[in-house]
Amino acid sequence: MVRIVDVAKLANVSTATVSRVLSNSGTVSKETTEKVMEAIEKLNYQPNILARQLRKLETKTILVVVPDITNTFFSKILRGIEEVAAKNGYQVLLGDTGNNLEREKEFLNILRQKKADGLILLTARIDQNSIEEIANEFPVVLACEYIEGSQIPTVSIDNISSARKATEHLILLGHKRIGFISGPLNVVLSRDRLKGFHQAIAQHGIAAEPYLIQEGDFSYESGFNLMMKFLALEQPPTAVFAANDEMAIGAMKAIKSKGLRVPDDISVVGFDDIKFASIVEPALTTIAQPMFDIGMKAMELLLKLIHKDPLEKNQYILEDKLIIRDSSNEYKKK
Amino acid sequence: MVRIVDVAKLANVSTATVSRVLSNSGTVSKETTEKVMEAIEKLNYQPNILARQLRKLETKTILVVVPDITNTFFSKILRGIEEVAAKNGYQVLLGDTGNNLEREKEFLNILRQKKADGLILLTARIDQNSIEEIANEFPVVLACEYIEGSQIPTVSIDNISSARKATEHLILLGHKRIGFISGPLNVVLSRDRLKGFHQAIAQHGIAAEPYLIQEGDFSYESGFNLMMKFLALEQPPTAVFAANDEMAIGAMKAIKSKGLRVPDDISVVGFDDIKFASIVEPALTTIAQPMFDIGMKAMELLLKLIHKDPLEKNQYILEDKLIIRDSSNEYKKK
DNA sequence: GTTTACATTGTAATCGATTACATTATTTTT
DNA sequence: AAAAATAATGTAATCGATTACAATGTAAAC
Repeated sequence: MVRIVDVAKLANVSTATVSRVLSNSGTVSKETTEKVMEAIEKLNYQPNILARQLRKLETKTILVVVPDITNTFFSKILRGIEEVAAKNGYQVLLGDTGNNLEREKEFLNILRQKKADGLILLTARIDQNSIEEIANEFPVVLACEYIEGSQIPTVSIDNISSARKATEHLILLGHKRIGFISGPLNVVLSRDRLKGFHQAIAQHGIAAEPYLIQEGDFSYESGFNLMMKFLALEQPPTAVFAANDEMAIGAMKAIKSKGLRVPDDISVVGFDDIKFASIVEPALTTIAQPMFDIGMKAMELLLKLIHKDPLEKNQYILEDKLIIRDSSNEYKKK
Repeated sequence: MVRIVDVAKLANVSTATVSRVLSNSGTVSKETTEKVMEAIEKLNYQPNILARQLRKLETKTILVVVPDITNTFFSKILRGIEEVAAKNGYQVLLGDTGNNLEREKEFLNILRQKKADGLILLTARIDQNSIEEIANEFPVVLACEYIEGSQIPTVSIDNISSARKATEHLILLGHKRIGFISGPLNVVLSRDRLKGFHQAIAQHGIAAEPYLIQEGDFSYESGFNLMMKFLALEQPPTAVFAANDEMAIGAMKAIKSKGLRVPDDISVVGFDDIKFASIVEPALTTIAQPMFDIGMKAMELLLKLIHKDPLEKNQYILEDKLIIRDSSNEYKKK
């Protein structure tokens, strides 16, 4: 392990001068700089980052807490985060909770122990107090989820208007009996999507039948099972809006397993536009979220927090988009 | 920021005693331990990990270099890695290369600068010298890919026999004209899957027609495009084996877009058993890799390397499995 | 030539936790 | 009671890079 003191000896200068050369301080003569650079190259010197981190009290590392790394929705956001992080000399510590609340809480200690300079939360399922507390002390950005009434910088889409838009799409296709498969209702974005659904049907004078609203857990399996439940009704819905694509794909599978056709018998709309939304058959109508952009924006905001630059605002709402594919079609009276 | 010196003052002991209490050294009296724990709790003390890392020259962090975090094959392996890491008090630094060789090389500096204690490579596409060099100096484990002739600890499946098995499955279904869509041939596992394909057809006295072997890039799009190419032949293959599921799904899409049926007109077999393999229609026949187990094993090996424990061997070949679903069927003469 | 201003470099402290070795306290053995 | 052994705790060095302030060198102004 070559240390800075070895370089200084070879170059016949002090360690401070070597450090100044490395940091381009602008206070070292050209001649001395060249001498030092030669020594660095000759010894193949790499600074010990641990020492630098302690001296500067800065790690150039950020923590990203993710509920499920195998869900491509989150991994695409992570890709956006990584892009901006790498451009700014930062590394990303992965905090994959596997939807485990205890693990989520433990990850917060990484900040308290100074092992990361900031945090991006892609999940905010632990109690609000814990999050607000950590955000009061450390740079924290929320992506996708948000906390009501909080000042924590947040990047997301407007889940209410998105869900309203998706539901209106079905209503404009003539559907009057629309089922909604929500995400877990302890998650604020699930509640927003439900709210958007309610708004749309209320605006069009459609009654909200409680049995046409079921709570899923964002998984393919819950979509399948809840669609089976809808199909067991005397009058199944003629269209279904699911709060994410995996559940929508599960719903389509259930419909087809009953010998019914999508969209001819039942239209289906999802949310997120994951990769397989366009591959499944029929291709899924869905709300597209700009995942990569969400990740990038979140990292940009976090860098500002870390550097104590002022933020123009706390809430960044990016544009979503209704992508109409083959899974939704006009209601046909039978 | 509460420091250890503050705790020591409050507890009226030295900082060494506080440190011993924290590390359960077994050399502190019960009475003193309690006094110290009270002070720690009262001050809500959290050790500064940066100082500990420098003193101990250890980060309890490992780097995982991944070619594409949005591919669920890799994110599942990462899940297995994270599981074992967390259990052993380690954190995972994400090295997502986005298939960029330059970025892959840059990530290796993280080891040289001591920012991580070891490395798991899920991609070995940069030159062999760089990898061997880093593995000579630092704990490195390869997962999925391997380097011919190298002693670097490796976890994977036997890609040759897996591919032979998949190809034999099609042969036993009566197919004589089998197309193969390989991965990028600069990647050793792609060459192995090609080798397995060759072995199977040779063993059954089937000629290897060059135009029935095409090189893809593991993406859905390349699967689609190369299947279109096969379909443009005077005599298209009656079955296709693709070197991963995404390409197989693309191939199925191409077949269907031409008004042909899977498997009635053309059988398709994939590789990996990603989540959507069982969801697409028809459900894909594929080789299942134990991704989670690969990740876990890789991390277990890396921990042994880090702790300088002896390894029983360098090569760990885990079991794969042929999963027969609906995309492959008997050849029907026309 | 002397003084002042600026550029360049060096010295030693700093960061906060850990631990080798020394010192002190307590227990056991003779 | 004294000596030996063991337990418990403290002091100060260590880890390796950075940087505040001091010291030295050089150029410009008088």
